Amino acid sequence: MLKMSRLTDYGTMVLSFLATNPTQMQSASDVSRHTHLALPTVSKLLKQMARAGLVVSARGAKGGYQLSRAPDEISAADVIDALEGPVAITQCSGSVGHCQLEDICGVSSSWQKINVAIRRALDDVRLSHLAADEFRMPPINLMGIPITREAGRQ
Amino acid sequence: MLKMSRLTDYGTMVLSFLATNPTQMQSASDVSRHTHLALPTVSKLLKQMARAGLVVSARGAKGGYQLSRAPDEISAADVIDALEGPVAITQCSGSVGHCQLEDICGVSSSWQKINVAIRRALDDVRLSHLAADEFRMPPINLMGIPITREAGRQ
DNA sequence: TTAATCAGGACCATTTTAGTACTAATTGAC
DNA sequence: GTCAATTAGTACTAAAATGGTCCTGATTAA
Repeated sequence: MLKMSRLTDYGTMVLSFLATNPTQMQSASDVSRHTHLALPTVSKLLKQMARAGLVVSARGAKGGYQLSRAPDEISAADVIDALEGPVAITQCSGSVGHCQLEDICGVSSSWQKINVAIRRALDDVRLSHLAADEFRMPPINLMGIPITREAGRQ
Repeated sequence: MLKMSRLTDYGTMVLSFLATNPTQMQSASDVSRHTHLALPTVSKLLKQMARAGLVVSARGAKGGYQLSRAPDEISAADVIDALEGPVAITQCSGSVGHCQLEDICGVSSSWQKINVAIRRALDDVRLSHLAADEFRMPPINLMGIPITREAGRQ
């Protein structure tokens, strides 16, 4: 499958929402309300993305989160790095220092090329693009079937 | 992480071994012996890849497996497709027909671009390249530490 | 001081993955 | 024709990752 995790997908939704008001702090519950994702989940995601520096946080009453930089300065790769760790198609290429054979292990070369290509693709797509997509979203009801955001991403 | 599964990695090892003698049938136990992967695992992989048409099989005594086509006619994408199902970075883009919103769901466009780029990278790398890498493998002993193939892929 | 809010873990349920085992079918060789 | 080698198919189990929740503590504006 080679797919990213569902949480990463949710992460882009969260960031996309923050991108609609890049200069205003939004609390986790605001984000939850607007994305229709469960609060604990949103909260967890925001915490992780704050640690990774994608969003900045403020504690206390009137606290919240906002993007740490412009939406076109945040790439899909950034989001995946923040939520899943560094992109690495083979197991070894992810854990620097963990594999004793790093330098000489032949596996690297071809997979490494693939890795680089994937990385570039992920770098090229920015939150601004993803957010733009978000807002070509379908109506919430399609042929009488109520569609939640999650359902749309099944 | 965005990594492929360990079995897929093993799959490339198995195919790489078959590529060393593309015209000769090799039994699952031959392959197991040479790759140092457990027989049931190798067996399972070969069955799957036979169903996917990457290798051809022959039953009975003197039976076994061999590549169905030349090593440079088999791409990394083929292997992943065979062992993990079609590459699809988002959950929905994998299951055609499963998501009711396919055509209108905005998510597609940017992720789709990424998907295409990944796909191309995976198509470009052929078994012949991967197999070549395999045989620039390190000596089995590195600084006194016995290294198994699996250890090398940790 | 208090209510709102983030930070950091711990925790559990579910799903996925990896690996094994067993039985049936096929086939070459003696 | 029988037997041993071999793949095919399926079912099953154990382990790991994932998704999601909850709780407790720290911070801050009002």
